[in-house]
Amino acid sequence: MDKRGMQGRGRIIFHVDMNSFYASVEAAHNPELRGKPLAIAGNVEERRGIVVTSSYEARKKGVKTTMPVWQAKKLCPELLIMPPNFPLYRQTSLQIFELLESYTPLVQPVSIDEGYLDMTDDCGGKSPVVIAEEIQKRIYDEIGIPCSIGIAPNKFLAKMASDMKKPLGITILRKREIDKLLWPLDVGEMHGVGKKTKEKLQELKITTIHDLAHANPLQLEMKLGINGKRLHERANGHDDRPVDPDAIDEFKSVGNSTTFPEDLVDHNRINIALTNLADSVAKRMAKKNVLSFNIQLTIRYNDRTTVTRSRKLQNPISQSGDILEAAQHLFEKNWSGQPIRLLGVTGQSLVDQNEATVQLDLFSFEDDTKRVDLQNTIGSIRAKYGESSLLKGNQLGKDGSHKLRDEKRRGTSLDRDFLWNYKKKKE
DNA sequence: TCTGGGGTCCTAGGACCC
DNA sequence: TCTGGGGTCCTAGGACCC
Repeated sequence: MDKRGMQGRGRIIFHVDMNSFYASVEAAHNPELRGKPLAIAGNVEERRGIVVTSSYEARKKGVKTTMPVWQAKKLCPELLIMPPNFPLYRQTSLQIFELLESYTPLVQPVSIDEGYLDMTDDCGGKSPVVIAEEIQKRIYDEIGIPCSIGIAPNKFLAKMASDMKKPLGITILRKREIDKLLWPLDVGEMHGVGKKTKEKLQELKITTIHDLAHANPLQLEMKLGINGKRLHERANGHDDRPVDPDAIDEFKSVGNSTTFPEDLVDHNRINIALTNLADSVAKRMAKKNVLSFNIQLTIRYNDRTTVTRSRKLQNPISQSGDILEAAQHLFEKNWSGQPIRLLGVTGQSLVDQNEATVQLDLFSFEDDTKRVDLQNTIGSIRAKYGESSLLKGNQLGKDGSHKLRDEKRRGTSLDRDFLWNYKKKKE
């Protein structure tokens, strides 16, 4: 049975994408900004600011995202520039997703200003376009934000579709229409194809999505690894990824970084910066109820070369003092002495606070005893906290719970070895 | 006189294990 | 007394996205 058969029928996926979101939010709250060239930019006064978002009026003048502010001003002298107001954007975003969730529980936010909806079972007899029109109108009327919506049988096509008409567009992209609507586009327009991938594809004489769809998948895989295979599938309109409402909660790292107004060499100021970064990472980790088994330090030098150094920890941490200590240690060990443009601190290998508690218990157990039977330990923990708490054991450091991991491993690898030796003997 | 800050996923080599 | 090969973990870096 093929995938169509298993699914019964095609899915109906919406991709909802706010148009120049930050600028639109500002304009929604301040009528004087409407119709004017507006850019939202960070570090405006500090000369290292770049444009994060701009209104369509600004875009007409050539102002683009990631452009340095001074350059944008040169292109558009009357440009209004505002610093970002993230709390307001977050609040507006919440309102929008709440509205979307009134249409289906299957809403997957992918960022502050875009998300997927699986409307397959939630159209209630109405045509998807009519529902999309209603959603678009309501987000505009009730919240003041323009959006574009793509309607397609999967996420990739929906994403590409929402990009086709902006602002306030609605685009349906059916599989049978991809030759007309999708394939003529430059391959660089594809979600997942950036500068480097475009260059590599060029070497294979692939310039349009049509070329990509008809290229040899093996050749693509040789050039681009697993991504080559995936891009080929997507170009042909295949994408099985489900809309997952929980994906947004499953973050894997929490980090903060700062680019300094001027490069740092002074140890004192560096330490202040590291302290601030550790503090904000700690605060955000606390909010999310996670601890980190791995702290990463990022140093960007004045020539923009960037170095990352990380360290696996034996115990998960969340206190800002602990994070700072780890970051400082990495810094002292790895700083070349060159002037520093940016510093970043990130907590990785995150675990839920509850699971981490189990691991700590396990530690103290292992620390003071060789007499405790490991199997009993495992058994009691399994009974108390469930299987998942054990699986997390493999995130621990050198001692203690590594035994757990090895125990679990041995179960399967011994079997494998046995079979291998057995086969060998027979030969 | 350039290029922010928040992330995710993938790759690749060495260590280690069985 | 030689062996193959698979697997995970750890670390660093790269590509990409919004």
